[in-house]
Amino acid sequence: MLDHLGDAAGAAPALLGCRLVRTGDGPRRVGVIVETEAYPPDDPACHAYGGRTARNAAMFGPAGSAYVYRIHRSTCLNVVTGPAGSGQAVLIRAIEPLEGLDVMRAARELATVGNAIPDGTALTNGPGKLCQALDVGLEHDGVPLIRRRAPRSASASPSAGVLYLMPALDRPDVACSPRIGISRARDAPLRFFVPGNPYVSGRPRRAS
DNA sequence: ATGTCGATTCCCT
DNA sequence: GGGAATCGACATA
Repeated sequence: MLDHLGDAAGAAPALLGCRLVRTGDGPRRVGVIVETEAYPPDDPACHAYGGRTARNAAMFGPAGSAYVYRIHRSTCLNVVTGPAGSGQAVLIRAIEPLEGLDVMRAARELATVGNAIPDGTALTNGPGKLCQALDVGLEHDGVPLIRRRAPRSASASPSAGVLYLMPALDRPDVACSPRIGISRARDAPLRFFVPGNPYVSGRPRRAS
């Protein structure tokens, strides 16, 4: 549920099944969250670990706001959790697309010039991929993702899409594993996913 | 001014 | 399962 954003480790599994919506510019794009990772404040792998900087400032905002950052050529979307100032968030790692598949595909193709046309689960089965599919960018850093009502059309710019979260319709099964791609705190079981869902991204390293 | 380092993705073996 | 691509943020001088 969206009212359980009190801490990253609790919010990460609770966000599974919630829907991520982009609207306001063209056809609605909707996906169900099927994979997340928690980054608690005391975690060495958390971007907020070591203090506030220009890049991670949004992570110290109120729970329910977005923290967006770039890595290499990719953009990643997080949901801020906990008391404002605590510096914690949940990374959205994968969604299963529900609406606006054609627009998502077009956005992916546009963003990956010269690469293969994204088909099947490659459309949204990774944190950078889903941001491409929904056109999530740095302009969303710090914006509120939780809204009482459907967002009004008038945000800052009429042509800019609005990004927000909707509660889960049904509670999905939840599985847990170590997180992917990090070098510190590699064993912490803070990755959550819907077991068997084809849009869940690559498995974490096997246990040695 | 310069060096390091990724919460990634894609391509290859 | 490994490595390159590639670039901005950050730390150090």
